[in-house]
Amino acid sequence: MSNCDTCLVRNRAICSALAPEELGALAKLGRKQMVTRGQTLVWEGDEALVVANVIQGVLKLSVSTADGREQIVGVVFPSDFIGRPFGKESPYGVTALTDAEVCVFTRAAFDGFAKEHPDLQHKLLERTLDELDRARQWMMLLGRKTASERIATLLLEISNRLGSTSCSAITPFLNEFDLPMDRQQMGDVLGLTIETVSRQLTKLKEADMIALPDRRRVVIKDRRRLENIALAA
Amino acid sequence: MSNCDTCLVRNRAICSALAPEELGALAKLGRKQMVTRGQTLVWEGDEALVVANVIQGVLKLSVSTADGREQIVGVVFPSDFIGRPFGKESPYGVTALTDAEVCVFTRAAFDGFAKEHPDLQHKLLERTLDELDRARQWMMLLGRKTASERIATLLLEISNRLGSTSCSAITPFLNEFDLPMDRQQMGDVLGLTIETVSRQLTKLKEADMIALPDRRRVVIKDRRRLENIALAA
DNA sequence: ATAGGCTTTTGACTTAGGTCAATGCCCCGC
DNA sequence: GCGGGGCATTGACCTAAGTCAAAAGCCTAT
Repeated sequence: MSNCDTCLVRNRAICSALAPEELGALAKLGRKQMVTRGQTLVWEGDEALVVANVIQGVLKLSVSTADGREQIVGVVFPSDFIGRPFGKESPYGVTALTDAEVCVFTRAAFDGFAKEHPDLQHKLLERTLDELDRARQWMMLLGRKTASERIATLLLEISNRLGSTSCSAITPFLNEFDLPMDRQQMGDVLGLTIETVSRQLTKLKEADMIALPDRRRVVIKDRRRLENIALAA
Repeated sequence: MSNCDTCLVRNRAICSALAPEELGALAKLGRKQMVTRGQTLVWEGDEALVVANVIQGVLKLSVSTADGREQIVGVVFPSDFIGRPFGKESPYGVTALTDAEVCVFTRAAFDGFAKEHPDLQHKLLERTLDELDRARQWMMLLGRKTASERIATLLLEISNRLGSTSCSAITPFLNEFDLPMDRQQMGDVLGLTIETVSRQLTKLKEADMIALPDRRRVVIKDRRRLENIALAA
């Protein structure tokens, strides 16, 4: 891999915990890899042999039942960490929602390196705690929110995550963006069917809170009102 | 606090990462505290001033909407860790489901101690990763499982968690136990109403998979069949 | 033992969201 | 421009779970 100096997520990924010379050592263990949309990096239930940092693109973490129902249990953006360090099979699959670039490490190599670098582990702990908080917020959504509340929440969440990712903007969110997923995948994140997703989007559009210039694009026209719905107040 | 030697969870809590003299230092920072059923230890949205280990009893982590809907986003058992170290307000409240005993630290003191003890942080990281996996499994339940699948999953989960907690048994689960929560709280964990919980329990009873000798007690009579339902196969 | 206040169960009815089936739309190659 | 394959939307209908209300168990205090 080597060239962390030009890495797009150099300052935001967990690597930012490391001093230059440590970074060099870590870099020797990893390699950059392209992943195309739909490609699966880790299968649900497989022993988790790799961990990775996301450099570009968006990936999903998903769980399926034996009879084929799917739930997306996490969506990872650039600078996020992927994988299950320290043993265990991966309880979820990791699949690219868009073409993506990741910085991959074998788990064995990463675990060993992490054990010697408390700062890295600390960073990883903070990230994992944040991820846990996010997962719990999502549990509230899945357990108690209505379809329209769920859709509003998702649109705002994506707007925020893409916003803090994009280097350009000063704003911490984007009012116009491309969805990194299709309707089916939105349903899989929200615990809804594709039809319900579509109907709710139409309703938000008719209420003039959003515009949908094409399949993927979303324009948030009235953030205030959308937030009000999302908060389930 | 001082007496870790006689602590019921000495070998399972994160403290087990520490050597005796380090444990002594940590002990000076903490104190044992009794919590009675229904008592709230941390309020949702408050700055999280304390963290704790659970010694005895069961507590819930819960999130509420402005209009009063509640979702329980975690249930903690003896030896589990409570709280949000390293900054941030607590995104959920912590309330005792049963009378409980916890070993409390101020966050400031704990954070400081943890920074100097990588082994402790490592243990905490492993635990947080496990907790995250559990949360994600629960997201699948909330997003995609039917009412009966949810109930079956909850009963088995409690059976397992109580089993690995009880020092007595060789088995990793219990076939007979007292629920650490009432029907409303079961609903709040499962994203269901109290009436649906009650009806589904009656159905499992009528199908002879469980018996319900009294409000709190559950006897698992046919684990195999219950597991089959829980897996959503 | 008895009354009163709980929680839980059961029943009757409603509804949000799911299912199934058309239809529309967009993009791409020809 | 034309046709075909995917997505996405819309419509009509169905059902699992929610709501509202009543009855049944239970504990506790008297």
